[in-house]
Formats: sequence, C-alpha cells, structure tokens
Amino acid sequence: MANIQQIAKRAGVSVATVSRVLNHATSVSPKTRSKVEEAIKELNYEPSMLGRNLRNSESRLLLVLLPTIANPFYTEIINGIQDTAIASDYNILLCETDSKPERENIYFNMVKNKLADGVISMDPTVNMQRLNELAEHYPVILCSEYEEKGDIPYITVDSELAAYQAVKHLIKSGNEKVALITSDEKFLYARLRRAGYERALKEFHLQIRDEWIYHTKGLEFQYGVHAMRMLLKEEEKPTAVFAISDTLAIGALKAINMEREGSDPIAIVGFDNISFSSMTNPTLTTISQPMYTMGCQATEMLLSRIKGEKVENIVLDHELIIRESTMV
Amino acid sequence: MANIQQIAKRAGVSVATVSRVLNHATSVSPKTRSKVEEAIKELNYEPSMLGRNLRNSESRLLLVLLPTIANPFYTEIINGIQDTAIASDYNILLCETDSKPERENIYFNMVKNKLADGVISMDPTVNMQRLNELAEHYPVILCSEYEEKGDIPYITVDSELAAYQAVKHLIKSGNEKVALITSDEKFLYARLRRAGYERALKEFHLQIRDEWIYHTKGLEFQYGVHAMRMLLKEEEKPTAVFAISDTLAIGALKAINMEREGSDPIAIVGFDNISFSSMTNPTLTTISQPMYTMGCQATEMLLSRIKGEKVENIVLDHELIIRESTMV
DNA sequence: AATCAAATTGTAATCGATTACATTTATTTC
DNA sequence: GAAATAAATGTAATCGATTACAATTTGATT
Repeated sequence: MANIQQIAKRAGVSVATVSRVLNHATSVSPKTRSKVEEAIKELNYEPSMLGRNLRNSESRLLLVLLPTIANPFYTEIINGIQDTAIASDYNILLCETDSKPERENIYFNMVKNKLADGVISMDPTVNMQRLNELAEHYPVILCSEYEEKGDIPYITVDSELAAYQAVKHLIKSGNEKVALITSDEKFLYARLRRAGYERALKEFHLQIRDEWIYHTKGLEFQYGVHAMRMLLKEEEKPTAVFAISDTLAIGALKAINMEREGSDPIAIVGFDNISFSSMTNPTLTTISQPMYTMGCQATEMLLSRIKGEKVENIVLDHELIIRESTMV
Repeated sequence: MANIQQIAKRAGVSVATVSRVLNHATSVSPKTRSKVEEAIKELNYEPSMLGRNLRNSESRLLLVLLPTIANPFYTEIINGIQDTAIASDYNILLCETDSKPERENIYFNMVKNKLADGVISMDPTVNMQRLNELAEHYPVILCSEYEEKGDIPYITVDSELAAYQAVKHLIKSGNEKVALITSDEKFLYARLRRAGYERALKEFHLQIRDEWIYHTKGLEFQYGVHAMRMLLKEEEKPTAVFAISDTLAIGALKAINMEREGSDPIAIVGFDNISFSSMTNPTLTTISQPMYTMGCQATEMLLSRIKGEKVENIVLDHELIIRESTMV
C-alpha cells in the first residue's frame, strides 16, 4: 500500500499538498489537485488511519460495551447507534465483555490509547468504579442501565413505572396472585422493576410473597424455564407472572407449555419487546422500549461529549404491548 | 495520559529503555527496570497503541464481518472467535455491514490501513470481488458462507448433505408433500440446501413442485410467517416444510399455529439450532452446526494466515436434532 | 592495572500522516 | 511595470512508540 510520500513524488508535489487534497482544506489549484488525484488513483492509495490518528489523536471509532450479543434486546439499540455514528463519520466497535473484567479492561485501554474516541456502555455488569474513572477523562455514556447518582450521563426508560404498569395490567385482568421472575438485584434495572412490581401489588392491597419472587442467575431462556418450574412447584401457584426480560418470559412460557395439562392458564408479561416475542405461542405481552431511538440518542449524547459539550440525561417513554399471553 | 518520554524523564532513563521494559525484550538491569516500573505506575501510563501500531504495522485487531447481529445463528460462532482471538492476544471487532457496500468498504479500508490485521467474513452478502481483491494482499477467511472455486480459505459444513438428511427425515416420517422455504439463491448456502432438498425428493421418486418452493426476501421471522401463509394457500397443501434457517422455520411455525384450526399438522425442520429453537411450541427439529468450534477454527486459520502460513479448507460435521416439530 | 567481552543504556531514524510557518508564484492596484 | 496583496506550495516539526547501531558501564581475566 502506497503512502503519502509516494503520492507526492508521483504527482511532483510535496506531502503537504497531498494532505491538503485529501482533506479538502486550504486552497489547492485545480491543476495540482487533479495531478494528485490522478496519482492517488494510479497507486490505489488509501490514507493510513494510524498515521492520521496518531497526529490528530482521534480515531473516529466508538466503543459499544455489552455483556453479550446473545440477548436480542441489544440488536435494535445497536442499529440506532450504528446509523447515527455512521452519519457523523464514526464507526462502532461492538465489544462483548462476557461480564469478564479482563475484557472490559482491554476495551477501556483502547480508549485510553486513543484507539477509540468514546464509549457507550450497555453493560449492567460493568465495573462502575473503573468506568467512572474512565469517564473522568474520556467521553462515556450509559445506555439503558445507569447509576442513579453517578456523574456519567445516561439515557434510559422509567423501569419502575413500566413494571408498575405491567403488573397493574395483570392485576386488572383478574390476577391476584402475581409472581415475579427477576435477576440478580445488584442490577439497578432489577431493583427498579421489582419496586414497580411491589408498588402495583400494594396499590391493590395484595400481599407481597417472597416465595413468588424468583431470582435467576442470568437472563437466558433456560433460566426462565427453571424459574417457572420452581414457581409451579409452589403449593399455592401464582396465576400470573411478570418477568423482567422477554427472554426469561419466553422461558417461562415454555415451562408452562410443558407442564400444563388442562390446568389453569397463567398470564405472562415480559420486558423489552424483542422481535421473538411476537413469534411465541401464545404471543407475549411485554413492555416496549424505543430501542432504536435510544441507540440514536445515546450516540448523539456521546458525540456531544466528544465535542466537549455538556449533555442532559434522558428518560424515554415506554409502552405496554398487550398480546395473547395476558388474554387467557 | 502520559507518554513514553515522560516516563523516561521521570525514571531518568532513555525512551529506548522504557520501551525495553515494556516489551520484556532485551536485557535491562533489575535496578533500572524497577525505576521504570515505578514511574509507569506513578504516572498511570499506558502505551499508545497508535504509536506502537504505526511503528510495528500490526494492530492485533481482527475484523468479523456479518450482515447483522440480529440473527442468533452468529452468536455462538462469535463466542468461539472471541475466545480464540483473546487467547492469542488479539481482539475482535464485530462489523455489521447491514448488507450495505459502503459499510463493507469502511471495514475493508480498516484492514488496508493497518487498523486491523485480518478479516473473518460470515457475510453472505459481501461483495466477493472486492473481498477477493483484499484477500490478495491481506489475511481473509470465510466462515460458513464460502466460494466453491475461490482462493480464500474457508470453514463450513456440508449444507447439501445436511439439507438432504433433513428432508429425508421428513419423508421417512411419512411426508410425501415436502415444501421448501428458502432465501435468495444468489447465496451459495441457499443453492446447496435446495440441492439437498431436491436430491432427497428424487431419491424417493417424489415430484419437485415449484409451487412448494418459496423464496423469501430475508431470513427474519416475519418472512417465515409470510412464506408459510403463502404455502397454506396452495390448493394442495404440503404436509411438511424444510426451512433453510431456524428463524424462517420459527416464523413458519407461527403461521401454522395461527391458521391451523383442527386441520392436519405440518412437520417442520429448520437449520442452525439457534438457542430459541428449543423454546418454541412445538420445539423445532433442526440441523445443528458446531458453531462454537467453527468460530474457534476460523480464528486459528486466520491467525495462521497472519503469520504467513498456508491453511487448508475445513468442512465440519453437522447433526440432525430431532424435536417435536417433526413428531406430530 | 590493563585488556577484552558481555551486559546495559542511549542516540537517532523510522512508521505515515497533519499543519504552522516560510517561501514562492500569481494577481491586483496604481 | 513596480509594489502590494492574495493564492499556492513547500519545509520541517510533530504525534508516540520501536529498534538498529553506537556508546558506555560492568565484570572477568590475566
């Protein structure tokens, strides 16, 4: 691959002039410009990002931190991020941390090393202390999961309210025994959704029963299956379930489909409105977050930060999507 | 962020010595080593990848090209790629092309610009001509989708055989009317799977009927729904369906669940064994590819190429996973 | 103590771009 | 046509690392 000197030589000009042609910046006479452009074409030249970035100390690369791409919840957000980034001539780097601190570290270093200009973290398992340290010196945005009293700008939805509405919907459709399938409460979203669940129950003077609150080890389907099996073993079975993630809810549906034999139906509400949720049998009632928008706005926030501007936190609206799983 | 000169100054040595400490290379006396290490710690120094890469012209970054992360088929492969890459001190960059040539271009340029050391393409929509050009000068591996007579090393499964076995399974379980839901035949995997489908039909002297072969516009669920609806409108309805992707198969299941009212059941086989395929109702019979292994081996191939070694193409074994959707 | 080899450390070129400043060339003005 | 100004181009420093080669220090040997 040719470099800028070779182009300069070929075109009979200095490297500065070539650089000027490349960056459409200061004045270059049409004659020399076309000479240079010709040389570029002939030698099939592409400017080296390394040289350029080293000099400019910018990479026009954004990191997107997520625990795993296996959760379909992230896909639409990522589309939003990608579209917005590309529109501003940035590219994104999807970084799966697998919830492993070592990997996280690698990606943090990429930012410190100027290999990336900023970070959007969607990883609830991220080491917040280290992320906060990073955010002191580099642009960072939290998307979806956030810190209530932290300094890092975030964009999210009102999880507590959404959960409250979901559970209220279950209660209003005649369920007095509503169980909760949730994950580890070290995650803020889990605490908030549980709070919403409890608020709804209290409002209708229903008792909060610990044995109807099941904590899973992760968000994957199989944990949903397992959770539901445990709930079905209870002496007094719930008649409805609110799961804090569609993947868990779909696992729960599966468990119900397997074990139910003419027994009473169980209503289910999930959270996220992943594309799969309309493919299940029955289709899943769920909370829809404006995921694409969230991705777009998170990116806009990050780009603002990179420019050095201040940004405000954003809380987006959600929506309860009623489908068959609560129409039993 | 401190740079190497500041460390050198602080430690009272030259930048060369600092670099030596950093790279554990040639001899450095224990005394100076510890002085330097102390300075590094004090100033919280991290070497700049940009400077390093520019000099070494390597980035230890691998690109993974895929059309979209929305298809769960890719997730396990990516895990394999990631684990193998990290074990060799490489990182991966997930690149969604969205089947858009412009994006593809951006990523190709990253390789040319030494921002990445090699590419694993899992993108069936990739511009093969440009990829071939890239592969003339840079390490490239094809994973899953490949070119039969091309020069780029690939790893894949025998799609034709897998499809043949899938359809044979349908026929042997009593179905004489087997439809095919496939995608655009510009993709090799689609052509191969269709060939397998036809081979099985021929072997059992069943007629190949064009009206039972439905071509979708994409692999997303909704295309599966639509395809199945069309097939159900046929005067003579198929009793079984082979879909070339689990996502399509699950969409088809959905369509059947919606339209069927005491009518005859329809058997379905998918392809890929995505984690969702065991969550559907009924669970989905499908072809399982060793996705994790495929990712690992693809990465090993790429790393070999980066070292300048030659590599052989690999065809991995698949497996027919029989579940409820063909036990009706 | 002088000599020499080995170990350690430093100097300076290099990777490929950008850009402030200097210089040359073209254009305008009187 | 000379002077003043504007436009075009070139020179060389710079970003932050690595490394060949040179220079120095250390230590062993006689």
